[in-house]
Amino acid sequence: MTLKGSRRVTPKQRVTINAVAERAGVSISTISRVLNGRDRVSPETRARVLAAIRELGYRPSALARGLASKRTQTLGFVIPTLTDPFFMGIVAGVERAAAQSGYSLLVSCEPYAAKGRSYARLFHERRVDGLILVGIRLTRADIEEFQDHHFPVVLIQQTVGGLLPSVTADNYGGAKALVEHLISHGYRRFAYIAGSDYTPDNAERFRAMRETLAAHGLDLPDSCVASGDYTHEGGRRAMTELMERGCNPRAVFAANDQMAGGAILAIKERGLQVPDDIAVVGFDDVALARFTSPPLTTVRQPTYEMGYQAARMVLHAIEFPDERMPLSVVLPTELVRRESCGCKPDSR
Amino acid sequence: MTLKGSRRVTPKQRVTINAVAERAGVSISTISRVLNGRDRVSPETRARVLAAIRELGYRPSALARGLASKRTQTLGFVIPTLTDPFFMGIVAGVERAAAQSGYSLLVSCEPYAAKGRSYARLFHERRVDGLILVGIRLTRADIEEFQDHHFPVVLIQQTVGGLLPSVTADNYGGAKALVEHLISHGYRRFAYIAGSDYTPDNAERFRAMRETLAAHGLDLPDSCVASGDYTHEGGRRAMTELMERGCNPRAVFAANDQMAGGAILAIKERGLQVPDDIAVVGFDDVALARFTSPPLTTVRQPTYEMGYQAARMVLHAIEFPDERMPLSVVLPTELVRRESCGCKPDSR
DNA sequence: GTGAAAGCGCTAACAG
DNA sequence: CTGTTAGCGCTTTCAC
Repeated sequence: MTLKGSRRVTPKQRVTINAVAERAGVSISTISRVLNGRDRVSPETRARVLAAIRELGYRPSALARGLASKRTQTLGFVIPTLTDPFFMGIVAGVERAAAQSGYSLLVSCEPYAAKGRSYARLFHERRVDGLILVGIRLTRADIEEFQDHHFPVVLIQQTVGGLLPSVTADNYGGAKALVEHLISHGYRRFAYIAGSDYTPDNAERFRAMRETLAAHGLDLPDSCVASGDYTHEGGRRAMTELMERGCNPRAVFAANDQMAGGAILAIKERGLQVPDDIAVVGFDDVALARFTSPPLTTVRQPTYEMGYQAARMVLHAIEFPDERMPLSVVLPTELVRRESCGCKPDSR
Repeated sequence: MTLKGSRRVTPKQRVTINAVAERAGVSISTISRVLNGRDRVSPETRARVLAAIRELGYRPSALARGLASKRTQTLGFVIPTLTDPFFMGIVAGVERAAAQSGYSLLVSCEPYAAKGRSYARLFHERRVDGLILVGIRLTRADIEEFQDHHFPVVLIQQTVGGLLPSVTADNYGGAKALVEHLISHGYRRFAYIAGSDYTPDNAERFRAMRETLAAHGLDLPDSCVASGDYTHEGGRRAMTELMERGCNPRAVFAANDQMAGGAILAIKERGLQVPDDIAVVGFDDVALARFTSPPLTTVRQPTYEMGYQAARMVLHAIEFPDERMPLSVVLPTELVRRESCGCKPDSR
């Protein structure tokens, strides 16, 4: 009653459903009904309620709603790092899809190797309605927990033996196309700069490279495989190591663009030319790829789409709990020819 | 009682505080006490409770806690875009600070010009404990609302006349240093490629440029100011426009690195050299800045620190509601000399 | 079509 | 130190 007749838009006292009910002269159930649009309400009552809501500037508490309804309209999103440009697109895609459906996004950062199970917190404590996980190591128990609860989860950039739905890019196909392109340039001696071992995409790319080379009767000696860590500096170190080790490749494939950029630098520091002495290619097609000198030949990953798709999938699973989700979606990758592979500028 | 004696770690039925109380043979208040560590509890009781919690795999519901305690342990974070590398660092810093304090992060994307007031949703409906806003246009009413509620908000990269706390980088100082450096190269004819008008940092950089030039008796004709939109393509178009317009600058300052990259491209397309014919500098020092050819001279912004600091400030304000927050924190920027300004590679 | 009442799972006085 | 009792602000049967 203290609020009756007031028209403040910015009340000091939080406006609750009770205030609205009082103002509209109905019960709180009716307010809830027009809010959720489930049962039907007579047009006049609805109008009165809507008016009261507007006049009081009422905003339902998501907490109370969640507690009562057991649905939080919130998605949980766990990602290894927020500083890598590759992940930016994924985040953007997930955010977009969530926002479009009126869902909020709880973002948590958990490094690859961490066994923090931070997703568990989102799942158990924050009661998110669904989860999007990238770069998380899941135990069998984790997986079973999701399955038992029939809980919507989608993995990005990794799979767990078909036990959980996932969205990945065609790493194998992309790497294969890349290596074949290199081979078509006539190169015969190759080297690979690996990313961290934790990541399944690194493994896929490496496998694609070995197999593609083998299919062409080419070899990849152990001395021509170096370990980076997906950073520019790591790529530079790895390339230097490769050259000091006497690998002497004609073309090197770095598991991502940053490392490829570092490799180019290391090669130039040795007084050699890219691509004339050594060709370099990367993976991901992040922003910097077009700015390296020479511009980097690489494989584009549809990061935004991956995030968007994954989020759409969990959103769909939330809305239709009984439908089975597609178990794995593989998005196409695309070879982006620039000049670091030996292509001419014009040929693009 | 149904749970008594069970030792399941992954219960089908959600484990509530009641189950734990029953199991431990105490009341729920005691559970709450050991959970929150506020009142003291006898060591034995505590041990029993902890054991019960572990055995049942109990996880308190953040929803219920939030509803009862009026604190959600959640920060709201609104940012114009997630696809710009410049913002990546900010996001990472905010996430880190939040996670360190055990806070969850609700992320929302709202483009510069949008009057969506998406922060309002976080504030009113999700009941976040604090807000970090970047690139949001606030009305006077918005500001007063925060002040009336004594609500912790920190702005990043913008200020509202000292009415709300903010964290910004020293855009003016950075731009000034940059322009002075250009002048020290002996350049006399300048051009500016602006970012979007919405952003205050663009304005600051522009003002710094004008004033610094003026202080040196130099002029910046209107014909030598073009509008970009912070994208690579925008910078390229703006630079082309500048040249067609007959501006003929000796050095151009683009409001961010992406545009500078685009400008370099446009200049080369005209058959001119950077920096010999036209020097180009950018702002931000994002990843690609070191990969352009020539490498870009720019101003580093401490994006991660900005995000981290801002989050720390709201966290502090949440914990100590009575202290006054520092009204504005300005973080230093740093001139990064590479080669696009005309410096020699060695001089770094 | 609408209201009453019982929770949702916790915290926070207030008693002992 | 611990238990009892109200709520927190909604949704959801179940009546009417």
